[in-house]
Amino acid sequence: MRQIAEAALLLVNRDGLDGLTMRALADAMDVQAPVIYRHVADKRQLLDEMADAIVAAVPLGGLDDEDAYVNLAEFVRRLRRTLLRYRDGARIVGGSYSAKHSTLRGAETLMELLVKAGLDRDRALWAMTTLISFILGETLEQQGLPDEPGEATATITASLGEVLASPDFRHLDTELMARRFFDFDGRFEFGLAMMLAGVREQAAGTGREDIDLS
Amino acid sequence: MRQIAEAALLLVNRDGLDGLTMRALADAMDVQAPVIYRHVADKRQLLDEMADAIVAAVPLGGLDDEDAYVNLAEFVRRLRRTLLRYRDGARIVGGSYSAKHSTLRGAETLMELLVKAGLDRDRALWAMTTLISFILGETLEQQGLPDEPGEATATITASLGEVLASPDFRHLDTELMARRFFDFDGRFEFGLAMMLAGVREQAAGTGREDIDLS
DNA sequence: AATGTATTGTTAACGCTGTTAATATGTCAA
DNA sequence: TTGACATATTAACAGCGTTAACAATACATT
Repeated sequence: MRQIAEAALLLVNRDGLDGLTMRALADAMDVQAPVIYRHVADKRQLLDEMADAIVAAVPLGGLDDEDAYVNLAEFVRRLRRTLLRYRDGARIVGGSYSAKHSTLRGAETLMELLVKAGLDRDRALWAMTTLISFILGETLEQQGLPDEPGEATATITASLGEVLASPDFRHLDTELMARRFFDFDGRFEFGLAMMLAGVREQAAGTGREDIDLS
Repeated sequence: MRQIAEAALLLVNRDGLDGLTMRALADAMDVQAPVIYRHVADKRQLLDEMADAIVAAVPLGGLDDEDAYVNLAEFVRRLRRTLLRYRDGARIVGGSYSAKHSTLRGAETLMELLVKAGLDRDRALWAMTTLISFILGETLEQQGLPDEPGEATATITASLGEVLASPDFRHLDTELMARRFFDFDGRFEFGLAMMLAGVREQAAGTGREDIDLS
């Protein structure tokens, strides 16, 4: 089962998620397609296993800085980096609604970091879903683009230009889009800073006193 | 073209996005499948048009409160509510990478609200993508659940229970999940508050150069 | 060593999908 | 009436996930 998921992830890394068909996977494993159904109920289950395998690859070590927010930010970055290392990783993980072991272990770690950052468990759970929506959304958009970023920048901003040329658009223009929209690392760090500000505010509302609010 | 997209949205509201096939759509329009290809290049283009039609349904009026953050929050809520009104709305909008007119008009509005909230355009763009990732992610998860929420709560938390029973999980348990995870309105308002805190911090920091993201 | 059982493989096929080619039908201008 | 053009239809293709029916292999027990 896990071997099949690993083989599937390899295939996806080569051909993309749309290239993952049961027949292609069987081919890559030097076997006929129906054999897969001996170990996997259906494709959904296979994708769920792949999703959990990806999340299992997020490193959990370290994260013991004295500043809880440093650890929190580090873990969020690790999750993103892991998703980015797998082609279509965000689509695979985001498309899975099963909660297997590694996924829950990751969630537990994130909860722990949020509690250490000053949230009670109720708030930590909601902060977690907010963070995960953010991480998945940003990674999804980044991975949805063609392989070479330069190409995407050119094509997309060109087609945008026709619409944005209208004087109705006073805050959006192609120059801004080309310069900032495709800077995914920048976008992510900015969004992360926003989320951490939100966590800090919620932590302050909880009534802890060891958080510097200056 | 737009009529076809409207018919497709009606069909999706009845049968879900997975029930949207070219043949089923043709049936609903009392016509044979190939006719659709006279007006639409392929299914991707149809989905793009549907996505834009959904975003076009977001009301833009009002939003003139004296407090910029009230308007910002109101617009974000309207976007969510509109996505929720269409079955699988988040999947349709999130899966579309074309930027048609209504989508850009919505983005322009959001940019304007963020600038009024105190961000420069560079930061407003990144705050916008962060907000949209959050909205789409939360709505996607909500709409991905079965129709009757009670059923989902029971089934999912039950299967979670087996794993979460382990003493390794000190911050997650089924009681917490059942009580908070499926409260999507609560989740959204909490996340929104987090995001607004982030916007406020960024607005206060505008003009400063010492924002350390590392 | 021989036999029975469970596992792992194969081939063929079903119903469904998006999409295209070839062809017919209808609508309106000259 | 005749032509031209848009719109409809039927038939079919390749590919998808999946299942049924059957063959080969591995392995524990007698």
